[in-house]
Amino acid sequence: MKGRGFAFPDWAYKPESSPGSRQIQLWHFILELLRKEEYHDVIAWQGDYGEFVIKDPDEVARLWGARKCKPQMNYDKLSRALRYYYNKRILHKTKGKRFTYKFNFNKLVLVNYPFIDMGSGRVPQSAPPVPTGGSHFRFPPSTPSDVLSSSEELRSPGMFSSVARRMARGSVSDCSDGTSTNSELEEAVGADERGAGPDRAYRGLLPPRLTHDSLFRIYPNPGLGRHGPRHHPESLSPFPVSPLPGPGGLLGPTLSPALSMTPTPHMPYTPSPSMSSPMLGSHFSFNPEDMKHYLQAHTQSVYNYHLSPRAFFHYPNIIIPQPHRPTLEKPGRPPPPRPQGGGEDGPLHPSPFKFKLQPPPLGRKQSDSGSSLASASSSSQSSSYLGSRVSEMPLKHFNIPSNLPPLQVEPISDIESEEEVEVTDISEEDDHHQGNGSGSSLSAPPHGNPEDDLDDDEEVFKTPATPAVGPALLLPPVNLKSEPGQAAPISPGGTLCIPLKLRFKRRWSEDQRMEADGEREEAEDKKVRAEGEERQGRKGGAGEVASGGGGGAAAGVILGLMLPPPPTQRRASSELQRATAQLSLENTGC
DNA sequence: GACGGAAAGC
DNA sequence: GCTTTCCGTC
Repeated sequence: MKGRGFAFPDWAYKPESSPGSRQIQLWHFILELLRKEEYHDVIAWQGDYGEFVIKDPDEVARLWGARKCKPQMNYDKLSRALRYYYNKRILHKTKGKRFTYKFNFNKLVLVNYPFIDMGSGRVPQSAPPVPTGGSHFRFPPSTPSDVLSSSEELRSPGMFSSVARRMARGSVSDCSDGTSTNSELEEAVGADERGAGPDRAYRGLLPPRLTHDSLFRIYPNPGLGRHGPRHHPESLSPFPVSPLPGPGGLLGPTLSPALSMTPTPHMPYTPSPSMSSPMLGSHFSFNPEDMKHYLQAHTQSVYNYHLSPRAFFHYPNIIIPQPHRPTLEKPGRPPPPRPQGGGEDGPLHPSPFKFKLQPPPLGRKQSDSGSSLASASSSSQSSSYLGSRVSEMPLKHFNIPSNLPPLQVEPISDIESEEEVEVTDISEEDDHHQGNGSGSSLSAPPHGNPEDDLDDDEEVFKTPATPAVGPALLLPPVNLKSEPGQAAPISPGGTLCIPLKLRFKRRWSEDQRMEADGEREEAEDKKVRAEGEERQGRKGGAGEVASGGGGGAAAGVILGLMLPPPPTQRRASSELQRATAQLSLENTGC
């Protein structure tokens, strides 16, 4: 079983992660071509946000065929393969434009680049966004040796030699060993990064660590670094940083088009550590302050973009606020244990969070027969997928520095898991959402490209509805023990004295009790608060800061970071603490 | 050209 | 599982 994955869906890892296989996937190949200047007469970004046009279908097909050692390849076949991506939400067709497709980067972006303000408008395709201001979130400096990798050299347009070009063009083809005709990127990964081990695949996909060079690429500054001037905004994709994991990017240091947008005002754009953490292992650590910034923004993204709180799997010590779920919104509710990716691959490295792709869009036939079924099955599919993995997360493998302030994951109930709006749930269904008025008041402004089918832009970049309630993100001063789901993997000695099932059962019973208590307390709280607000109201004060209602949810989240938890949550926290302490005792006793 | 079903290959 | 190949349909 695949026990790893963070943020990116499976397919994002495939090209090099398939053990023993160096097969490249077509979408990846397309990206490869797209990011090479040499092929801009063959295939190039066009329009905006991941849209590209195949200028020379035959040539692209030929290249693809060469790469796959399929000399019979033609555009018809290639396009068939591309069409299979529709269902996977990797690609979709730009309607009305011949040979024009569009990558669905939005899902990747939302999870990995939570700082992006999806509603801030468009950025010219060829203009890699330069993050405004400095990064509050810095990756630790890397060793100088990491700064210049062979892959970097090879990826460089300027360094793309004629030989490489010939290879890439297919004039040099070696299909005998399965290597690609233009596999310079793969080869550039370097043998040392293909070492054995459970994380091998990631090593092939991700840079050993974010380097200065990486940073310079992310924040282009011609005056900095050896490679700054090498960047050709016109020749590179609209992505300054790859939304996809790559050794410096298999796809190069490119950013999703959706990322080419203004960072949120309160959170300067920074690359998500999630991208690099899987392979960073013990080499990677966060500055606590930076981590906090990151978590804040990540949390915000959950609200802003309806991200699944599971996107926080990597950061188990943070409380994820529970948006507008009144009946379940009980502080201290334990989530089921989260899959951490260790899985059978071994827990040597923190594993990336994996989320499932959206369900395939309805085909022509399906859409004829109605969409309700599809969306129903989609949610259950997603939730069951995640739910089944929930108990596999060894939290101890998180690489959270010990000096971080103790945070805690806000529990998510099983029920909630079932109902969860998945990370990837931003697509066709959104049309309905918009229709039924649940769309957000924060939704992105319409994008300017008149040729774009509206569906696309709306589908990809629309800001999901803002939760009605934005409870504070808590940074409790106490390091609460994890709830069963989480406690299990980190129980003392790492052994589970109580079968997981039983633990859940117990936990459930406790939860029921706590919930009942909590409801009583909440009622009391409300009463008290009502009285308080009444008093405030009489004084003319505005005391709604942390309640985060309506469109202010995101702000509420951020504010919540700096505010103490509301009384109910504090109380629930202590309840939780007691309960978990008890549970802990139960576990240690056997 | 675009779509997608079906079957087969790897 | 991801194409590749073929093909009928729009």
